[in-house]
Amino acid sequence: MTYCDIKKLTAEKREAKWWLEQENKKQGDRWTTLQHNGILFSPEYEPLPPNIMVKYNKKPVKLDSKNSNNSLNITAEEGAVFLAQKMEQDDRLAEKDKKRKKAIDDPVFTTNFWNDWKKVLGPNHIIKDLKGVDFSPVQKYIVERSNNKKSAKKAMSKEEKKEEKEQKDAVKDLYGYAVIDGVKIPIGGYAVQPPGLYIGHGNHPLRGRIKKRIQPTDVIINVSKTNIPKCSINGKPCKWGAVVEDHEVTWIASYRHPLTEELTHIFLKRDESHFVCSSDQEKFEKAKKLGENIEEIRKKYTKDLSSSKSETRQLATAVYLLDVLAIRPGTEKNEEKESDTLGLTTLKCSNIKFDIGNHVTINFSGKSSIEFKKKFKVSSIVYKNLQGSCEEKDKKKELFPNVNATSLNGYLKTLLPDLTAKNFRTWKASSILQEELDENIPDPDTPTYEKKLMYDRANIKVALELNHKKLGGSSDRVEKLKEKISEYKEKKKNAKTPKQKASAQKSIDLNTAKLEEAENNVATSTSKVNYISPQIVVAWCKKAEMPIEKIYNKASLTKFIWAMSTPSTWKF
DNA sequence: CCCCCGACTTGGCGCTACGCGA
DNA sequence: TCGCGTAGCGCCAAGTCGGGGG
Repeated sequence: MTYCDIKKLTAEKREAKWWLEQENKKQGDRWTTLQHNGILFSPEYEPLPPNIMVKYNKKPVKLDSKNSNNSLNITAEEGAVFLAQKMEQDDRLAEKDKKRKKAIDDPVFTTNFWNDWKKVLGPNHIIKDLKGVDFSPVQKYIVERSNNKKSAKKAMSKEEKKEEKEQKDAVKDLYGYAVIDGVKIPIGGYAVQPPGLYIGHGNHPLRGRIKKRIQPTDVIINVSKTNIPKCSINGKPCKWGAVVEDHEVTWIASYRHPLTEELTHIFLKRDESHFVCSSDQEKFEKAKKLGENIEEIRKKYTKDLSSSKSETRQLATAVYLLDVLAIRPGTEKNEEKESDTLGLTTLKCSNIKFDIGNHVTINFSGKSSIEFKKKFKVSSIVYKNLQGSCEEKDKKKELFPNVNATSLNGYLKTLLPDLTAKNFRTWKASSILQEELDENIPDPDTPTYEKKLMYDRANIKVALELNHKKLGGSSDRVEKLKEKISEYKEKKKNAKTPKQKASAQKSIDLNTAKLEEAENNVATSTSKVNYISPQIVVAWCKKAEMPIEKIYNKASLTKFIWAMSTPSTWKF
């Protein structure tokens, strides 16, 4: 039973132990008792067969496959396997997308890799540079190994499959759950990150570096101290780095990311955690409140657009853009350790172009290096303010020099209590969906797939607004879909029965929607899961007599269980 | 007061299990 | 029943934002 289920229990069932625990909780505490069995460490390295070797200057070299006693806790051979795996993945993906860049051709990637691998090889190793190393025997071997594994799995008997599943389930039973205030809740990803290469998004400065193997001593466990889990690594006992009992946080374990040194946490599974459920609920309530107050907020910042104080003017102009574009706020970044991506408060003058008729074009590389580009019209006062910031031809100059994430959020709080910049994205997404669905309330006896299409189209609009894009090339997919559509159109023409005709039409409709998504390179899942209030969807489904399971998968149905009783008349 | 960092949400990608059409 | 395409899931990176410490 999850928290969300418990919330649904009626008042007379409140004698449950869980409720007692909740009432006895101190202010700020997230839990009273927390039990779990610790976390799972990466398995030891499995050496390659003795005859599998890299070549250095055309001569085979057997790399050490046993000694991992170095700063990265990996063997020399393991490092070679990491790169060979990456090369294999690149080769495979390059077949689909010819333009795709390979890591091995990227000097930053290879230099980063070499500098780390050198540490593992040691100072007196025969291998003196990466250029002379031929990884292809290792690459070839790992492909064979993976193919063998696949066919072995196919050939497995029913009993063997069952046994394998039981073994997996046993590990999951041990590590996959935490018991919080007496309620069993799944843990999301209970294994520490295995050692490997750091890839990153876009042109990350650390790409190609080796992430070391995490050891038990690197890990902090958060748990009720009366029930400290045993530390075990590959069947051997070990010692946790530390054990804490912090009632104010929801994580089970934490450790430093081996390269960025950021804390990495092991949390509860997001779809089933009651902490996530209730913060989600709050998030959408806040977004709704923003919508209810938007006119008043607009009035306030419009007045500030012509403030005599430059800082206030900048803040108001930034909020105007936030209101129109719903872009991310943008936080300061460390250029040596992070990609140089931007957000609203970190935009430079080089990211804006002034066109005639109060039109501006904003163009920048956002989260995960995804391009944002939009041309739109602004009010003349906003146009003047933006131009004012960029009068001098210095392109490196910031668009809002006196605004940062903190001051922006500070200003937003003067417009509406608790308002933050990212609330605008949630509000915009949800209100667009509400509007779209309001215009598309199907007759209950419309075919289900048509109702689904109405939802999907609205969802695509939201994803476009939030700039949720797929990075990979989609031209292949677009062509295929176009072909398919004309095929079905032909079929429809030649249909003999009305049933055949309807079935062809259905395929046309479905593939047209897919085409729309592919042509725009748009990804809908993020907005569906994080930005669109499920209450809107539930209300619409009830009105349209549309089964909600056609829209949400099992995980989302669990995460949004709190919204399922929303009445059909509900409005965002 | 400011900036750094802890905790949590958001986000795209690749793999795989599964469902559907031929 | 078989092969194929894709939804969904897990992985891990990359954001936001407030609070704590200097």
